Amino acid sequence: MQKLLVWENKLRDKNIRVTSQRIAIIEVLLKEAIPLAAGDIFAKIKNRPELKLSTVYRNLNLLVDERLVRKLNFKGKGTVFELLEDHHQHLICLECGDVKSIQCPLQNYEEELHNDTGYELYDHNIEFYGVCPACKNS
Amino acid sequence: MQKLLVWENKLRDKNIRVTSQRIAIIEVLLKEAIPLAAGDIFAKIKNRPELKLSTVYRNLNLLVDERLVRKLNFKGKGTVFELLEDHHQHLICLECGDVKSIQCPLQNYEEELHNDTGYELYDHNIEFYGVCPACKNS
DNA sequence: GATTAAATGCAAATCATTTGCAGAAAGGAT
DNA sequence: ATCCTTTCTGCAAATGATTTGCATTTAATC
Repeated sequence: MQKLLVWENKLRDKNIRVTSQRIAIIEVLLKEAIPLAAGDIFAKIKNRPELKLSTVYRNLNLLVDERLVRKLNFKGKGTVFELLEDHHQHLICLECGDVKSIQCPLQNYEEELHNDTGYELYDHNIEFYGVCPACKNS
Repeated sequence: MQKLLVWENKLRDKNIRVTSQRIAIIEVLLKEAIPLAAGDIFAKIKNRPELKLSTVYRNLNLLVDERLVRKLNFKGKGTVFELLEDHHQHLICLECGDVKSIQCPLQNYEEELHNDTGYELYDHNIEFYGVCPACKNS
């Protein structure tokens, strides 16, 4: 099944209407496959001059609330959004801004943290900052 | 030695002038000992009506650039700042907003990540989100 | 105390994000 | 297909956080 159809069904499952604006936003996030700022998503939606930035924001917020999208904040990039698919983390190059998805090194750590603190754990987020091999050689 | 004097020396070491405004900001961060928003720091500076919010921002940015302060972004709290002392991470209660400092579970992981990706690692940041024991019982 | 570069006060500007409201569109029922 | 209700969007304006320009003040050095 096409990825886009999977996402349309995710919306229906949550009783969120499948509007052409929502589809346009999800299409951009699917196609780019890296975390994007609201303004970047807006800029990448072509041929839809009536689709407003406020609609992009409203939908991103809705999707975040419904746990379909993850909202992140990277040093140097500000607030970005990505579709929530597998659980992974990010490695960001401080020179060129490249964002790499990496496997989460703390898959089983929440239980330990729960035992230590009594907190009921829901989620965690990790950012690694460094310089990529390409930028290092220049 | 008083903590504040240590911080004055850190400023001098970096050739940053020791102004009363800087001291006021650092005092608040020392006293509260949790990450604070710029506006919160500003609000907690008493008896200094001439000290402006823009000065707080300017100094926080300077201290971040000089790696004396860490700038963070917590779900539900927006941008916050803390003095950079030991390396630690945070556990945030999504109900009451309480922020707990915890030992970093990835002290030795950067080398592995370097070997896997070729990135030169500089820093990492982890946020854990959950519900604290007090909030769970209510 | 005089000198100079850096820092601050102040007000205004900028930028990202949110909001109110009237019209448009989606999904369910007929 | 049409009607109905609720949700969503366009639009413009408001908000809130953060930054900036410029004249004045101040810290550090001599």
